[in-house]
Amino acid sequence: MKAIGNVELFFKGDPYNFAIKAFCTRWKPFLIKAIGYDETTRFNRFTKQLPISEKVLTENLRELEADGLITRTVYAEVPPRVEYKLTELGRSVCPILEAIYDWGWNEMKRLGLPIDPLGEMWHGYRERDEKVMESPFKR
Amino acid sequence: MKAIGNVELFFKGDPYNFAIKAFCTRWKPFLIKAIGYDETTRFNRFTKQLPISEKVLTENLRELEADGLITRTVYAEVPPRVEYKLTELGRSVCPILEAIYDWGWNEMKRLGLPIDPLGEMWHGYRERDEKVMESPFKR
DNA sequence: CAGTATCCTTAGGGATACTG
DNA sequence: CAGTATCCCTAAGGATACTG
Repeated sequence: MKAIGNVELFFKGDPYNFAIKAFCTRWKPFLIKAIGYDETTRFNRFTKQLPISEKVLTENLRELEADGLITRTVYAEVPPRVEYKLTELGRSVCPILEAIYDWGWNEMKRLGLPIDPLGEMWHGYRERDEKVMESPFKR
Repeated sequence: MKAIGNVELFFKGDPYNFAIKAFCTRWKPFLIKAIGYDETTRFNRFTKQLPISEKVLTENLRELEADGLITRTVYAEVPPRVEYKLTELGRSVCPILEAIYDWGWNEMKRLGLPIDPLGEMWHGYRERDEKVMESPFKR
């Protein structure tokens, strides 16, 4: 964004955009939810559970880590193992994400829009099918 | 986004992205908050209170209206007068936005980051100064 | 006053190939 | 397995001039 007077400052100093950037983007709610479901998750698990490219996944995980929402633990094994977990701060955004999901779910229902069943399983709106939840997007 | 299998469907049917698109974008929290503060707001008031261009403002207002979060009332006067108000649905997102703002505010405070005082006034974290709140970005 | 109409720039996301 | 490294593309946002 170009600067008009104090515009940059306005956005840099804004808690809305700070928080939205931290966990209200296209992928982050899913990543946080995916970790929550498994308690601890590995890199490839994400790529099986979500239609996300490696590059975008890496970027998002690095940001979540930098913002303190998740931890990344590397185990010195062959083949390598890296595990992702939510931090306390990461868990603190879950109720907000639940509220966002619920709002969207209710509004979509009201409008009669089709809702993805996978997300509903993750959120407890639909009975879980572990086979489907494990790797719906495995390529 | 290109389609990989059922990716498009995944996103179209996702309540997170539905809700985020509806009110968790760069400008919409401000617009919703700006209306809330004034109860009813006019087009030019937004451009004085926020560093937003007319084009982007128009787009955002149209989307908010299409999604049922605000109403747009045209009065047949000269010069023209158009007033924007929150709907019941629009008011229903305010608690979620408050939670998002609060999370961001607390986290920014913890990190020692500077927070824009104007937003703090709007949110009651700082004493109101009507002169500043009226048109901080008037050009 | 309340917008359109243009034109332009950039950041986010995507596909794919490669590596320690 | 868990990522980098490239290259590409489009959609969101921005500046500015104009209008009923």
